[in-house]
Amino acid sequence: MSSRRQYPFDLIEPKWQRAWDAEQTFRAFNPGDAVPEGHPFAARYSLAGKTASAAALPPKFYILDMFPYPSGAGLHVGHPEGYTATDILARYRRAKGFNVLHPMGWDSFGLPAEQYAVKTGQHPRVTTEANIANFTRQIKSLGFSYDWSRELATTDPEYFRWTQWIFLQLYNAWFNPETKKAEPIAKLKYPADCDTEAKQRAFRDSKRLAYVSEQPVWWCEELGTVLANEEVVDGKSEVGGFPVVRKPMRQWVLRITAYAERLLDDLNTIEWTDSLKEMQRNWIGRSEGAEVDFILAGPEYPGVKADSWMSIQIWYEQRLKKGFAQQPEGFVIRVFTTRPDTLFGATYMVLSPEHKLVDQITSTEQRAAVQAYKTEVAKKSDLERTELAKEKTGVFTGAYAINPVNGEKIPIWIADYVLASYGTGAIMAVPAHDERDFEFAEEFWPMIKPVVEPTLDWAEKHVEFGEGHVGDKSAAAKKAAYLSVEPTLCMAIAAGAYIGDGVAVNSANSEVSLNGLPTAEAKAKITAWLEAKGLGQKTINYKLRDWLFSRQRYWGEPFPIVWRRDASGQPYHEALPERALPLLPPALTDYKPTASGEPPLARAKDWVNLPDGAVREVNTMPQWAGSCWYYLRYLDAKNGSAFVSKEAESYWMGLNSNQCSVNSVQTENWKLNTENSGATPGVDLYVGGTEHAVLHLLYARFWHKVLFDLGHVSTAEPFFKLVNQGLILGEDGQKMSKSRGNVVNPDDVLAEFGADAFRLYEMFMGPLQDTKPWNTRGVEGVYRFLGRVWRLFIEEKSETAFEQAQTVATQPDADLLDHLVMNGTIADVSATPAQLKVLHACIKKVTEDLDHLRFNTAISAMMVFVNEANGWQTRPFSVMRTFLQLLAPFAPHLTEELWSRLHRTFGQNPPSLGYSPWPSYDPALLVESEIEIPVSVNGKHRDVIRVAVDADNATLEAAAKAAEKVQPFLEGKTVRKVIIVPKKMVNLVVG
RNA sequence: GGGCACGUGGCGGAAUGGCAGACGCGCUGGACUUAGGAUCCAGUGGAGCAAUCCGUGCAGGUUCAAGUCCUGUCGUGCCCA
Repeated sequence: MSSRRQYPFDLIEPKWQRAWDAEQTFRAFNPGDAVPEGHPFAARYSLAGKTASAAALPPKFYILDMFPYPSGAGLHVGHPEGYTATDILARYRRAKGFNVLHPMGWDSFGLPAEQYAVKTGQHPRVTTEANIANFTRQIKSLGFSYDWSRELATTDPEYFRWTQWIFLQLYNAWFNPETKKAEPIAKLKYPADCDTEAKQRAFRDSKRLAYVSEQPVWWCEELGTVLANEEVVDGKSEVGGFPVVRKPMRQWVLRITAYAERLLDDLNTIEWTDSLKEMQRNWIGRSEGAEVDFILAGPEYPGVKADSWMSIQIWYEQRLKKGFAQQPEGFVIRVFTTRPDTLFGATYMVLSPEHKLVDQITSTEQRAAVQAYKTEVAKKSDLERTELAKEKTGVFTGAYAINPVNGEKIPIWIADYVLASYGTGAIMAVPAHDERDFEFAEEFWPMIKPVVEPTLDWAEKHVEFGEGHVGDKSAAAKKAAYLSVEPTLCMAIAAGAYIGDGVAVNSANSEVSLNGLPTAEAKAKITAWLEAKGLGQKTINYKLRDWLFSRQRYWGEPFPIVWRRDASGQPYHEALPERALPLLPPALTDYKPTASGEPPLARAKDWVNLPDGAVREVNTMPQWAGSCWYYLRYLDAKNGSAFVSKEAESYWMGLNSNQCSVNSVQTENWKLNTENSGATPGVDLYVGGTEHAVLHLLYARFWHKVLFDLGHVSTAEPFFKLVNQGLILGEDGQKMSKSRGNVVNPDDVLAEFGADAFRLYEMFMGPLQDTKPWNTRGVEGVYRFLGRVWRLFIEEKSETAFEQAQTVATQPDADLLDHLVMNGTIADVSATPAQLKVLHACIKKVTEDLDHLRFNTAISAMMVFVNEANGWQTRPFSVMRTFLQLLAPFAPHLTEELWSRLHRTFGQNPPSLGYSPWPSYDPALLVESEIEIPVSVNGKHRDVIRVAVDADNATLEAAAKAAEKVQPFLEGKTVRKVIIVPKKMVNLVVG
């Protein structure tokens, strides 16, 4: 120890952590729970020995941390930032009179434990349990007030039993587009032509929220396994650097796209920060546009069956009669476009290389080139394909299609900038008004037809006449030239696409004209025309894809699914009954995938093959599955007969009638919404890192909505308020990482400064949401502050006695603390008005700051109090006691020790610190009789005047004009205007 | 390339449009001390002996008054492409 401890935190902290454990101080009571005699909660709410009904319980407050993945590396200082914030608020809310639910658990499925198993043969459960034990020790050493009786782990069979159960709810439900809700699959109505068992099964399976689909995944031949996106770097496997390719494989997929609209709309009902909502909106990526059908120019393409072909004219006539087809015919290319108004400007089409028509339409001459291109593209990720790729690539298929608005024959290309997974996997290319199309056209098909008038500004910048051009070179002339020249020449003079809105031009056929219409109207008109002709329809498209839900892994929840074959030998899937849950993974000795590329579960032949001939599904669920609903399990963590009881769910998540208190948790970005100030639905506050801003939060919202539709939960949204804590950087201002060697280990900080100082520093660094660098000097600062608090209460001389006793003691023991004596300046006397003012200013500031999550400024307010109290000769018991309550949520151990000693010193039994009502401030005590007001001349600060707080404007004006430092600036000038803001300032305008 | 944040002392950061820099770190001086890397007290944006002047990335604008609001610009971070 380099220097003397500021105070004996090493004895105090374990002492109180043990006391809280023994008393179960922070246990949250469910409706129906018996509240034990002697529990401080029972004392405060007169529930001793009674069974608490929902009505008898105080209003609930559910404050949740994103639970961690218990990695082998242990806690880093980023974890406790959010945990400390929520703990402070949980303790604050308990004092304020709420029944607080504040739980912690483990997101314990995950790759590292499995990779370790592959290497060593060690069962992932063993590794996982050891890591959980370490995380538990570290988290407990920080003194968080979690209700540990609700602890859960996603790897616990009693937990994942319900994860599997929820999967079955998804499996056995479909999304009814009429009601826009999930409904039981049993109630599905079959179309008339579904007249056989097999057809009905196929129909049913095509509607389920959990369905099977061929999806492209990363396949690594060398490793014999499928890799996750993040395991592929630059087209090679992260491990070993082997080549990987995209390969379609059978996968389980969840139909999250059905919920796209509701996931988007309901963002308006929750209080998340705007930036977070924006990220979710971007991810969902709603765009309005149209689907348009283009018929192939003729039947001469190799794969198009001649007998299925009809003449273009007949097709148009049929479409006119029957309307837009559900599925395009085999000789029709359907595109999605957000700019149907530019349809007249389409000069070619592009299919994604994976598009199912590609092979059929490719001409014999182009076949080799198309094949080679497809092979090349299979190696690229979506990101590499669409990333503002420097060079566009593509190949002509040899085929042509007919533009439905003008009958023009346009070539069909394939190019990797068109993704199979977005829209219809095909586009009409309008190089005049789309940047990517323009770049592609420059390279391969230099034909552009402008159909939207650009702005003059754009024309000035982007249109260049050739060297030989004589005459008018104004912007107007450029624009006119751009709009009038031949498509090929146009390419030569335009340096880019005009992507903005404008008035349509060059867009008319014998039946419809868009010319002169602004973009929005042009879109509507052409879409209506296409709909009337049966050639297109208005469509809303989402970037959001269905959720690829299966992994070829061992350490995840097995699917409660088996496969059978029907009479014709066709395989089909079937759900296990609920009583078969939990379905445990088999024991293995080798956790690698099989040689044939099957997931590791396939190795367990006895497990896979059932006596009746059925075969188990061998994929497992992704890590997201367990984290999608853990916040619900906390409500009723030990329930063996349901994932959560209805009563617990509706008390903690629902809108209970007895929840009438104002919910005041807000961040800077949240406006006080008085209409929302009643009960809050769902988790009242959820705190976690931005890394989960999209996927986890979207997936959990999706599951929650399905459970809501099926009547299992009572709110449409799980997390009412959500805050992202900022990143903590290393002392060098860089992201903490092992390789940089700037990682701060909380264990080391705790050993030197104690948990209270650590907690306080994490909050004092800056606003919770900000990214901020760690600074050990800063920890010393708050540590010294806690030392000053200690010395306000403890007689310094007695510390010497305590230290001597400590040195001779063989075993450091909390009893040693009894050598300490209360500071003699503390007396049971009434406080002076000045002391009360200091105290109540502090109460006000701390309370208001906690309501707005401004922890850093709350701490600085307490520092101000301590600096003041340091100068007092006499420190009134009542004032000092109240101060401890303010500090308690931040530094719970130190305050418990001082609270208990303080009360005993004055012959009182200490009441529970955590459950004692939060102090309120008296505004009357804060009123000043005289205040200082700044005086400005012409807006420049010149002096300060001291006036009575209720001084009228005339008095203020006179005092301002008379102020010593103001005088010189008034000399020889006329006061033209006097601006007085009562109690704020006086400004004299002179001239 | 697009979207969203954010630019304040040597550092972390405070400031309902109204005295810029609360609080903390660091630094300077003092007290107590055998000692101080403990503690306590005082000081601390820059320039100047001072009066005073200058100061919130940069350039404009609105206003009696701008760190705060508006426009443009540069820089940083995050997300998306």
